[in-house]
Amino acid sequence: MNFYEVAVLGRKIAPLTYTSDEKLQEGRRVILLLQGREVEGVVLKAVEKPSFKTEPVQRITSFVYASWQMETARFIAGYYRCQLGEALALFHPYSFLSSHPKRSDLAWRSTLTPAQSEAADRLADAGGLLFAPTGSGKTEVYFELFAQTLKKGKSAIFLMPEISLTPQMQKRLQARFGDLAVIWHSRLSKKKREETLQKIREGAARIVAGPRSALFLPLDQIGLIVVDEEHDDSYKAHSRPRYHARDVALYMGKVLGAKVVLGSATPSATSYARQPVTRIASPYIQTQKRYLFESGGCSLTTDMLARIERHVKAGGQAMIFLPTRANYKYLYCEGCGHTLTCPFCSVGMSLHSKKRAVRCHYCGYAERIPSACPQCGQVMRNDRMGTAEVVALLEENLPNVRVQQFDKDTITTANKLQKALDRFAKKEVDVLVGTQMLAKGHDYPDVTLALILGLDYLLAMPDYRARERAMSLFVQIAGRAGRSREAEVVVQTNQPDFFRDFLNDYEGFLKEEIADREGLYPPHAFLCRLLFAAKDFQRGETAMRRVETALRNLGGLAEVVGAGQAPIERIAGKWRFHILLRSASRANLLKAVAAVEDGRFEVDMDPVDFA
DNA sequence: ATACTAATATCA
DNA sequence: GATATTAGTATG
Repeated sequence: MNFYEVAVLGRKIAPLTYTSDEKLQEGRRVILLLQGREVEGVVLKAVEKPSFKTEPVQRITSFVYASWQMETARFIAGYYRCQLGEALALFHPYSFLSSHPKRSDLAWRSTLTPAQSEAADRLADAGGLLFAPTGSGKTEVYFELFAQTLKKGKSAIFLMPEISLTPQMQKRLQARFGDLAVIWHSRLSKKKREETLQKIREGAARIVAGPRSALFLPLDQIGLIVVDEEHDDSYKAHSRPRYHARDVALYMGKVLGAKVVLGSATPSATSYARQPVTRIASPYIQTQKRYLFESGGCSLTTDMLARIERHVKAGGQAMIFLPTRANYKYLYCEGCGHTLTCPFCSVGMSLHSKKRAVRCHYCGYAERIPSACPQCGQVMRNDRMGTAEVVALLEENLPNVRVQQFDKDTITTANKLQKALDRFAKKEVDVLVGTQMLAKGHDYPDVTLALILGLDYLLAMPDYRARERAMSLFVQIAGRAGRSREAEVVVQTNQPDFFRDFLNDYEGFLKEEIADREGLYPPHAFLCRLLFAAKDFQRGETAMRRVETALRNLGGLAEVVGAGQAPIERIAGKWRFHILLRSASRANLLKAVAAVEDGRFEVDMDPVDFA
């Protein structure tokens, strides 16, 4: 009889010991009986007969996790603090039953500018950061790298942020690489999903494009990982395991001996500081772009309305960005000052006029719009305009202008994204009004006006990356305008100098930003956030204080930057507390966390979200 | 994670 | 006092 330590897939439990008549290799997927139910497990290693009683493995499957997957899962479990079974559940294993790669000997022609060609050569050799402005042909460079990878008989992973599963990129990939390129994402239908996995396992698909889950597929001979828009926060998983796909890609590159290329027009300070940088300058003389700075919070002025009308009449299109969804973020009473808040969360209820409801954006709780202040009966007022309100204002004031809302509320499926972008491309829509979503890689030549509203709300976020995020967004949205025609960019901010200083110098911004963070924040230091949540306020706080004390008694492994209530004090009826930890040494930070970890709080390594 | 058990709050 | 809800614990 053989004894094996087995990780239970997707469960927050330590590996368990099972028996088997057959000899089992590391990585073999098996079916187990746990508390009388069938669960999936992955064999870790053979062990001596233990003192406790053991159950036999129920069944042995034809699936196996490759050593690179086991090693990467071990890294994720260790660094992002989860059980190995939870990390392994991210991966799709290889199958014994699939046949082996067939070679195809097509030729993939790229036509590159000298600058692109030089960049491709450098990146093919050393990997690293491709720092290239919008319009400089980053995608061409990626495609050249893919072609080189295929020619070597290897395969490639092409990561993009969630929303940028743009139909455009899919078309371009398939035009160039045909059936060798496939799209992968979690919302594929079950049938399509099986079909795609099959193609990957057979080696018929050798370029896989998709969001962070595309990292974990059973590709053969991975030689290259491209992380497009590497600065994008959607690479950070927001639920357990809270891994950062860009950083996991870098780790995988080492394990696999594969090149990792990170690309962005507005790279993260961290990547800029840590990666070898390859720059491409703007290829042509930039089209003339005029910047207008306006003071104010987040509002649509008559001047802005007139400007939109003028541009549309002249055959141009416009994009309007603002950082708020719904019609308004807050409803408050002018009489008594009461703000309508969610009964379960410490956040305002957003006003959704069309749905005739106020809704909490954290837990989803909704109510009918109150006709009067629930405290004193006086009339309620609105604050912090959102996308839906801008759409309503445009429809009211500029009835001839065709408007499309572009945010999480309206773009709920890949299909709707496709349709919205198609209509804009065909010029059946004149104006897109959206949130962060707008910033992500949609290229249209006729956008001659970009309005960036409420930028100061982003700057004011309690987050060390607030400036970086605001600046990146500013550059990305401004970059959508003037791709082939003269354009105007209107920016609403009370800190125009901050943005003006770096209008055409993102690298200058990064240098200053990195210098400002010296000794405090990444890339100079590593951060970890411990998050506590409890129905009972006192219990939550006590748990947090106990861990805080333990950390302070650890003696200098990591600095407690702060400990207290989270900025959003309550979500879904639970009181939230957090501790922010800092260390110049990644290893020491991990040691500190491991020393106090007790499963009662969430660990968020390299956090991007501080709410 | 999830099933199960102990502890505690809720209610006629 | 019985039952519903919540917190705590072990899983092989």
